[in-house]
Parts: sequence; structure tokens; C-alpha cells
Amino acid sequence: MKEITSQQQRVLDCIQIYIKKTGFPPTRADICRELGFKSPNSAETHLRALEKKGFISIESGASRGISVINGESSDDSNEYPIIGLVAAGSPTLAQENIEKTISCPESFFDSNFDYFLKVKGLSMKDAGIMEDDLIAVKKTTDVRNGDIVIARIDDEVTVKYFNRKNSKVVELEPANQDFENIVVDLEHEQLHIEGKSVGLLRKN
Amino acid sequence: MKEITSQQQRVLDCIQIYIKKTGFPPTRADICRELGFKSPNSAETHLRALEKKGFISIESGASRGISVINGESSDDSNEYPIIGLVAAGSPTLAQENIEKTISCPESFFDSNFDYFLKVKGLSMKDAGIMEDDLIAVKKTTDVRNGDIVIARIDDEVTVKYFNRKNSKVVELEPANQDFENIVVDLEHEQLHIEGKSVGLLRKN
DNA sequence: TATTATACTGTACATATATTCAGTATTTTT
DNA sequence: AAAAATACTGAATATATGTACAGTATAATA
Repeated sequence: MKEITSQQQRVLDCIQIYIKKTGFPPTRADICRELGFKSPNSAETHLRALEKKGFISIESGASRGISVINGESSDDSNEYPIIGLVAAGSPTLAQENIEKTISCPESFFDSNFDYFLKVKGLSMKDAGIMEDDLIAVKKTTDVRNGDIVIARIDDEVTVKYFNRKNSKVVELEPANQDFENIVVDLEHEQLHIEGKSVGLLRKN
Repeated sequence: MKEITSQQQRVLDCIQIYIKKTGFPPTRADICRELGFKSPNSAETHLRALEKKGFISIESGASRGISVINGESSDDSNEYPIIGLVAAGSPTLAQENIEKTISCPESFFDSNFDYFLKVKGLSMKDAGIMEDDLIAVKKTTDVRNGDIVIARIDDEVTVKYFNRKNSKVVELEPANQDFENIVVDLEHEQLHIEGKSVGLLRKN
């Protein structure tokens, strides 16, 4: 994507606002009216420039045939995959593990995140995480005690509170009396932190 | 919103698909091509019917001046207000009660919704609803037993399970042993159902 | 220094498009 | 049984709109 000039940005903004307001793109004359141009050719040349730079596409001959590329027209929403609790080895974001995707703004949760994890079981019930809830997971290994982490031990993927006891021992703590702490001796077992929870989404 | 006929539905679908694909609405001729009509007036009359019934609006004289009402025109994200548990009387959606807004796709939860309610207290803890969680609320009075409802008794707003015992008695049930059922005798007390929960959002 | 890109005004015109009018036929509502 | 709504074809037309052509001027690039 090439560089955009400030005037071209004004025109692009104008198009997006117009679409948001009316539901359909502006004509050359509309753009002139909005931005104070006196010749339709002013809009025309800007449109050609925007098209050349890849910001919009223009359907030749069609009236109002402008569409904003990549554009989410205005907001920064993205598609995020929903992933089930899958066995290890299999790359988490592989196509076959993706149940579906959700469109949602990038900065929806306080921290950026990478995917949604569909929760199985009730081991985090007292933390308000129920079966089939979607946890917004940020891929990171930088976790602190008390964080809700997505951890993998051998072939088991689980969601638990993270609690580092000392340099050799990590405890993964459920939020449910019916479950017991998982004590991981790092010298004899492999613990892989897939990421941590930065939010939760429930549909009902 | 009046009833829509199957042919009108086809036309409406055609418009929405066309917008999704091209970024701008179809002309009468486009609709004819897509649906096999041979006269532009076929599209025209359907458009007039759809406008009359409130499904679309038509900008008179403008080419491609169709916009689908309430309908995910091109980008389907909206601003939804976050509202605290406010005392009654004060209109829920009044400006002063809106803490902030969240941008989120319209069809984010399975059902459409109207606002987010910020939860206070832990009375619905066992339903996985924790303090400061955001409940997606759909304004409706059409609630069934077992629904999580936002109810108002006198000046108190509360989130509880709805349970109609009989024509005169409704019980509002918490999901926490530490709280007790609220029994509402409709003959002596006023119960106002503000809406019901269709989803939940948590940031952490 | 010549060339290209940017940023406009102004005029003109072919055509894309909305919209009206005249019909026909079936179904639904009153 | 009459009226209104639905569901079309077909033709005609005013105008909304894209787009080309002719200029002017400044800044950036080669």
C-alpha cells in the first residue's frame, strides 16, 4: 500500500463517512459538495489516485461504483478463530482445529488477543468460566502468578490459575473445589504456556 | 415491521448480497439480472413495497440510493452503551447513565441486543456472572422460566433467573447460596422486566 | 531541467439509472 | 363482489452520473 496524501485521506474519509451515513457510496458531485470542490473532475482525479494506490476500487461505468478496499469501511475489526481444547502437537491454529471465526474489533479487550478458546469442563467455575465459554487468549509466555493461563502438559491442554512456587515448581490451580491442583515439577515434566486469558465471551 | 412476502425476501436478500459483494447497492437493472426479471419495473415495485414495509429506504432520484434498514448495511459494527445498575425512574439509556460505549458487531451474540449492563455483586456467581462483567441485554418483556432477566422492583434493579410460579407470583432466583429468592406478588408489587441476558463479556 | 504527481476549475456529453405510464394476471382482503 | 395488493412485461423519458477534454498552478522526482 503506497503512501497517501492528506487531501487523498480527506477524500477517503469522506467516502467512508458517506457510506456509513447513507448506506451507499457518494457520486463525484457528492464528494465535491462535502469537501468544497467546484469541479467533479477534482473528485475524479483523487479517486483515480486512490484507486491506483490500492485504497479503493472503482467499477467502471457504474454510478456510485466505489468500494473501499480491505476497509472494514471504518472500524478495525478482524476475524478471530474459535478453537476447541485440542491435543498438543497439533498446531493450535491449524485449519482443522478452527470451528469458526468471530468478527470483533482488535482492541475489544483491554489487551490484544489472538484467538478464542472454547472451554470444556467446569474446573474454573468459581472464576466465572463455564462450559462452552469463549476465552480470549493472548499468545504469550510472559505470565504472572494469578493469571489465568492456557497450559499444556504432555498432551493435555488446560485452563488454570498460574502459580509459580519456586524456580522448579509451578502449580496450576483450578477454581473449583471438586478439582485438585496440578503440581508441575519442571525438572521432570514439560510445561508449555500457550498464552493467557485477557477476556471472556459467552453466548446464551 | 410488516410481513414480508417470499419474493420480497428474495429481493431483499439480493440487495444485501450485492452490497456485500460489491460494496454498493444494486440498480433496478442489476436486481432484474440477478433474479431473472425482464422489466426494471418488477424491481421497482418490489422496492416500493419493501420501502413501504420499512425494510429499506430509498433516496429519491439518487442512483443506487437503496439502504437496508437496521440491516448490517456494509460494516455491521455498532456502538453499544455500557450501563451500570441504575436506580429506576431514571431512563436506563439516559446519557448520564452511560459509562462508555463498546464497538461490536450487531450479530455478535446469537440474538440482537441493545446495551451492556455492568454487573454489581455476586448474586449470579454460580451462573458464571461475576462482579464487573458486562451482560449483553436485549430489551424485551418476552421472557421464559430459566432466562436470566434484568428486573426492576420499585427502585431496585437486579439480575436474576426468572421463574413464574403462577399468574400472580414470580420468583427471581439468584445463582448463589448466600442469596435468597425474591418472591414477587404481582398483585401487591410492581415487577418491571427491563430485558434479558443474551450474552456476557468480561475484560481482564 | 524535464517529467511526473498533486490539486484544482470549467465545460461537455454519452450513458447509466430512476421513474412514470400502460397493460395483464393472480391472490388476498374487505 | 369489489378493491387492493402482489407479481410481472414492455416502452418511454428526464436526469443523475461517469468520464473525457481543455486549462492553470505548484510541489516532488528523476
